[in-house]
Amino acid sequence: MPITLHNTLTRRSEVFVPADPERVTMYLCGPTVYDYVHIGNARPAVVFDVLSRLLRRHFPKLVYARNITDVDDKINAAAAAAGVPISQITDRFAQAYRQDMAALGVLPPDIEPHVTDHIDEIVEMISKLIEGGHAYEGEGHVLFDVASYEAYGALSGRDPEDMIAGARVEVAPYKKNPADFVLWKPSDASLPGWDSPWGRGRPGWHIECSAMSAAHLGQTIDIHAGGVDLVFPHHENEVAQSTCAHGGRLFARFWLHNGLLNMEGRKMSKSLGNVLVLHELLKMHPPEALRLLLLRGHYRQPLDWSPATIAQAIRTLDGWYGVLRDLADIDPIDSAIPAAVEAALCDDINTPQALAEIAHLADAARKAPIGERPAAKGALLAAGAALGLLEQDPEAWFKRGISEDVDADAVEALLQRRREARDARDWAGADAIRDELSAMGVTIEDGPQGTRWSLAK
RNA sequence: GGCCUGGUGGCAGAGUGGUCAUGCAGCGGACUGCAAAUCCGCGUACGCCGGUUCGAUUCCGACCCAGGCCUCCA
Repeated sequence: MPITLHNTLTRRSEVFVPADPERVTMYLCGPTVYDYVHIGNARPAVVFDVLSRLLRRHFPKLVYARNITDVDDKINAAAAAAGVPISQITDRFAQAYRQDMAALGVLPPDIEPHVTDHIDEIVEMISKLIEGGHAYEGEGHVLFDVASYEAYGALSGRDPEDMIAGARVEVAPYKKNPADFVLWKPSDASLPGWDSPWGRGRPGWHIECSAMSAAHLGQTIDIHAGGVDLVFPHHENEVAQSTCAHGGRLFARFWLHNGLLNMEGRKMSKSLGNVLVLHELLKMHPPEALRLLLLRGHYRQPLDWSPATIAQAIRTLDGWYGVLRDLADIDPIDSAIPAAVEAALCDDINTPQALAEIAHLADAARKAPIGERPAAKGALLAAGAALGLLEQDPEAWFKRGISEDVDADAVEALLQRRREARDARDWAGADAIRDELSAMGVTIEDGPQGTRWSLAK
């Protein structure tokens, strides 16, 4: 089944055929580690995690890189404010990012390059750009000469003339052209810096992705992904730098951009001050529900966050894990990803469609005659795995938070007392105990095998 | 001002030129001591106005509205 992906470069959906099926390359712009990330920042990581799982099924030789940007003026500001070296800030938040992503079920990328490990490659790329007449030095800065690259603006669909006319670009005396952007900038003694042909300094914002991508994946990569707000200027500038540094060779064959997470109709962003910090959300909600929430919309569409959406995601998982709990004694047959789910994912990562198929599979598994249950359970689990869902023990799902909020022994003791009351046909007494459990957040179900319980959230 | 998305039932959110998205919530019934879970049944949704068409939510045009980028941003 062919994979179709919407390519920002052509603004069309195209069948994805890698340049070399023996080495398929994908790069995702990762976080700048100066603080905890917000839930919106998790969207690309989760969405492109699903894509990486899909690609790996088709092309086992996938190389997936997601960088850590650990050189940045916001990091410098955070370090200065805390009075610590930048590495203390970057180590702390890079570690937090990895943990938070793992909690969301995001598999680690094959490569996680750090900017500080690639200063040599950055300096080398900048040198090449200067040699090729695409960059120039001014007052300790090195700038990319936008006028030297004819196709500038092709990715984001804008005309350089218009942008200059818009005059919302930073004008600086050392710039030949207001649209020129910084490749290297000088550092004074108080700032982190590295020696270079242009003096002690640090890289500008865009060059690091170009240098790390080339270093690990090669000059032309199959897929470059990130949030739609990076199309301009970040990705446009990456295209310009990389293309010019590599003698005009195509930088990325497919550009994929995810839509933004909205809070009350506005994008979630630190500058708007409307962010929900992922690290905090993970303490308040089941991580798997957060993952499901992020996959419930198509990745290119904006996605609305509201308190109701998280509750809906939890209820949906309650239903699916409920099926798996009822089938706990069934040994599932290992199954390929069901065709309808695979087809949905191959159609430009249509996760809402895939989730609709999972709902059908859950229904089918619940209703399956005894002989078909191992296959039905296997299909449901395989479908879930394609999206990184339904991978925990159903009992763990229903009894999450057990140690912090509720004592399991206390619940069992109450259930025993209720059993005795029911045996004595003392319905009022039994119901009083159920109310007590309910007040603890415990929901009970009487069934043929006895009473089972879960933590309702 | 320029470029670009999008407006679908109570909420979230796919999709399609002419039968069904899906989930959550809600309503009725079965089951249950009562519940819960489960099962059965229930919704004339596609911003507005024109056009094309036998037929448009789906294609075309205008309009209204919302959002994104043009500056740090996933």
